[in-house]
Amino acid sequence: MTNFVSANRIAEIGAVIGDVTRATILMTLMDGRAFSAGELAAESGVTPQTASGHLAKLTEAGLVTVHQQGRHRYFRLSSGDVAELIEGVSALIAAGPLRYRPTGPKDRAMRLARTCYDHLAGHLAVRVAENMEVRGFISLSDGTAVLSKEGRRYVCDFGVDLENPAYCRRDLCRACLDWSERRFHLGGRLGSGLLDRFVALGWLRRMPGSRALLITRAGETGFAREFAFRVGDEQGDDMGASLNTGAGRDAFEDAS
Amino acid sequence: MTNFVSANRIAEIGAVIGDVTRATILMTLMDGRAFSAGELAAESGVTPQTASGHLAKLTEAGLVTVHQQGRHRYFRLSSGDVAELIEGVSALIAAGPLRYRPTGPKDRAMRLARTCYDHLAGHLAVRVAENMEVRGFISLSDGTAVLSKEGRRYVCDFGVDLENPAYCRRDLCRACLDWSERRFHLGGRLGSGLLDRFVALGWLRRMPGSRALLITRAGETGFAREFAFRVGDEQGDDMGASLNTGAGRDAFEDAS
DNA sequence: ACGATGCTTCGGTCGTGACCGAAGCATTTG
DNA sequence: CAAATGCTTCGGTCACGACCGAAGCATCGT
Repeated sequence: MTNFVSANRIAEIGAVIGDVTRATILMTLMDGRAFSAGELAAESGVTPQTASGHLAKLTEAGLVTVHQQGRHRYFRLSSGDVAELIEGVSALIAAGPLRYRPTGPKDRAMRLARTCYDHLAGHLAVRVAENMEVRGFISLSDGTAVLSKEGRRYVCDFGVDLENPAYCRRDLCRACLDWSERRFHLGGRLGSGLLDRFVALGWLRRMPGSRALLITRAGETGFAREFAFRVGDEQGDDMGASLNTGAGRDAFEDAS
Repeated sequence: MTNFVSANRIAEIGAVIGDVTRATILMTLMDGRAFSAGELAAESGVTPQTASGHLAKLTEAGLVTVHQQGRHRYFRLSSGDVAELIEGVSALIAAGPLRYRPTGPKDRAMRLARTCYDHLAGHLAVRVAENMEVRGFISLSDGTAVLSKEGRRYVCDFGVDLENPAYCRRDLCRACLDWSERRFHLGGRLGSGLLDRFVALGWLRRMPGSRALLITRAGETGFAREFAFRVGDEQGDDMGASLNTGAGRDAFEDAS
């Protein structure tokens, strides 16, 4: 009725997400890369016409933006906000009222390390952020992370180019809540640059058809040396999961 | 395909939100109170049968929980996560790609102070949290806010009962991103208790049919004295809005 | 210029789901 | 025990939207 953002608009966004094909497209785009219409059609198992219609709706709703290149049209999520929204829905499902919570090997991989839009997420991301905070490189306060002078130098030495024009106009360093961990990790220009660097160093490898990231042998030693992170040292993993369960079921014993 | 939380589940949640009547119901429940099925039917302008069907779907999806009392059935959001999700959708719309962004008087009231599930949100909430952090009562770090010893004493003296069993099993103090401000404010047991206390003191009054909160005369002096907050002192309000615009439109000039 | 490729628009089919009237169960009240 | 109230289930109508085949438009390659 007299609501700020009208229920109509909320429902519009919901309806756009609420189709399996469109949701599949969004999930595919969740790793931040751009895909052509044809690729997205194949990936979601529909004909090009159908995908085209869906992509038009996604674009119309502002969830996705187009980038024409020759006779191809590349689609990507239009902002990190969209990715965060989808992760928010995932959080509801993962923390959700029981019902099947996935725990297979692929799911463990996702919890361990995955892309979130253009940066790193999951257990590894949280640990890296923690380590950088302990060393005084960043400080997470009041929602926006701040990169210290020493942090800037460290990151530069590490090989991240913070001045890359492709990242311009982005917040340098953005704290981003991780649904599988409920802790903060790094987004923004810094998070994006770090992910690129990790991939360039061969520490992480993208898994085809998934947002999960593989930690290579080089990565194992690299993360251990630079960020004191050892694979298998995942006491935080299960803890995070059970913590979710607790937080999802809030208290509803009223004094009624 | 090989995604963690399957696109099917994402779409399920989306479809549940993606109906105007259900979205209206959710918006009504956004202030954290429970409403009977009949009330929700009237509020959303459908017959009781129809509303009943919608409420069954919302419950089935885990967004809403029921609380039977005599021949009435009261519905409420099943967790703060759900409220945060809806606020996330609002954030997309408010920061969105242009299209009509509301700026009327009611909207200003919403930006200034509103309920978010069971706690306070908006400009006022952010300012209160900031003030409490400056005074060393809380520290927002790494996503979870921590209440200091002095903070606990202060809050108790202020009249908030943190031991109230109705709040048990909730995180004491939860940092919660505000979509209209993009800063953190207080949720959890503390945020909930503070809101109750503000209302009890007559500083805030719920507006019928809206999530907006009215700051009373008593509130004006009270917030000024206790939290150094003056109404009209809203340089952060417009700033927050324009900041949203900037953050929503991220950089997509690729080196392509 | 010609055909091939990538994507979109058009037209028509089909399934899903929102809605209400009527009837059915509970619970409370007289 | 009846009548009233609050909500749900059932049955049937209707509209919206997802899907594909066919055709239409661009762009690229030769």
